[in-house]
Amino acid sequence: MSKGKFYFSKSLEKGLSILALFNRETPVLTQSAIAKTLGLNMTSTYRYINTLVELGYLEKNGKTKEIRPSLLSIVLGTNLMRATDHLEMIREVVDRIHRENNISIDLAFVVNDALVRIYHCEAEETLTYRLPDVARNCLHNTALGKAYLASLSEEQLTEKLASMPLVARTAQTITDRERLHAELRLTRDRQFSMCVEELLPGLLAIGAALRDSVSGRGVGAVSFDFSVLQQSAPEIMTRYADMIRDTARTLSALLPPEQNTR
Amino acid sequence: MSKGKFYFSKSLEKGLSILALFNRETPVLTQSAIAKTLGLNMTSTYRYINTLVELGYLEKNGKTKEIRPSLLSIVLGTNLMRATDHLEMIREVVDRIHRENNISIDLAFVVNDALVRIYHCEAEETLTYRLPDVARNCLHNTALGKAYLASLSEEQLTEKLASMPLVARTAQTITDRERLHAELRLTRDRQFSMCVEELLPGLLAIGAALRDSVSGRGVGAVSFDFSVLQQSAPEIMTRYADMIRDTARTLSALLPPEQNTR
DNA sequence: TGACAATTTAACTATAATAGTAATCAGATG
DNA sequence: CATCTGATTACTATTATAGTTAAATTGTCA
Repeated sequence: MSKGKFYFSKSLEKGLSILALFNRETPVLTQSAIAKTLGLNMTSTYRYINTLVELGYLEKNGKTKEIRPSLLSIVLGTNLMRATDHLEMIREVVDRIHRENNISIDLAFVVNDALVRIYHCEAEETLTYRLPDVARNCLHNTALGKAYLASLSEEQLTEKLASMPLVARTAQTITDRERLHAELRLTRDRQFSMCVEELLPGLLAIGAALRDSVSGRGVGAVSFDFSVLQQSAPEIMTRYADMIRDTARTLSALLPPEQNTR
Repeated sequence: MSKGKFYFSKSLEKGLSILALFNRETPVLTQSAIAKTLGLNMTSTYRYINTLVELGYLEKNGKTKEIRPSLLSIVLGTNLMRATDHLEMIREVVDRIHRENNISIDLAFVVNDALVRIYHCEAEETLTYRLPDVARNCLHNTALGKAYLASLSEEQLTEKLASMPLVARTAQTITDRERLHAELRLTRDRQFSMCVEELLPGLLAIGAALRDSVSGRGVGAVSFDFSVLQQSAPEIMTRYADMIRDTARTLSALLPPEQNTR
């Protein structure tokens, strides 16, 4: 360092980036896979992995050398999640709705125009799509994203729409800015968003925005997801419009008030 | 470094130790509190906190300077937990039993003779005690610990008992090694443990060991916790003995097979 | 409002930690 | 058994960090 400005530990960054590689889709990794993914050389990778193993966050299979998160990671995980106690309550609310209605539910926040999935539960015995942890370029083609966009002020929305790439994921994806803008106005008025096979063929979703309890600013969204095999879009609207609005309202009240990160 | 042996990053250790400070009881900290707790000087503390803030794991209130885990921490937390998918299933099993019976349940693994709490849910409208995340010297005075001890071989048990400090937490705590050993034999035979106000006055618990699905080795325990105001010890035994044994069996089947950490 | 105390941030180097090369080792594969 | 791939260790030049000192910021109280 020694540069006046940068109080930043690269070692910590790299170590954390290793921990952050693991998730449900990737529960196990090898040292070389980690090195390749993060662009680190083998020695450094070895050092950080070894540190994490020594500390007990990862465990390494003595034979196969496979690396996976261990007990302490789970403890860290639960603690971090519970440190933000609201998540526990969010979970409860979502779980209850999920249980009582057997609906697939997604909950995400928006960070730098990316959808960061916070919680997801799947209905039993149905096909569902799992949004990745962090999804970019999905504000225009998901119920979550559209609900969020519709929560913005007309001014912010216009600006955002102008700069957003409208990636076409399916034939249904709205790629025309004017048409999207019109739909978002409708979304704002009725207070819920719909997504009809715009992200993935066969996937229907209804969503509503989560808002900061103090400022009222949109911070994320919640959605119920269905397969075309289950229900039609009109059915979903009549049946779930009230519920999604209520859910979003309840969850918004549980959110932590926004902090200014300095 | 440069010492042949030590492939270990202290920076990573320190940074993680900061993240690990946060939990439900401590959702917010100040820089000075962190520095004091970890024995770091203010500059280093500042650097690591700043790193974590820059990376998005922590957020700092611009005014009060309070530090708390942020969104990304929650994502990291959920990912780490889900990387070990079994936890999800453990959660579901425990939650179901909790819901259907309104029982307080604790689930812990044993690491270096400490109980590491993995999951806890509380019955509604009852008094309960929350075990700390990592509890030492509690093998002899908790249902969890006694269930675990009873899962050891006679040989291991004898050795362990000899070296274990039998800290007296209440008047009921068993501090006599012979008496404890006898009780553990009983525990092994009936396949569940009891703890009658030995950890805390008024706290009753019934527990059973969790075993590795391959080796059969005891790795932790699950317990149902009650208040003396609710039920008596004999009542608990007759009512919950079968249920705790079943629960332990079900959960054991969900556990990840043990890995040799090299 | 100003002075004091507590906390946070910044500048600055000696020192300790790390990156990266190269060499070695351990298993897997044919 | 030879060959290959991936993991581990040894070894330093380079760089990041610890920790001291000082400055800035904020809150408190008169």
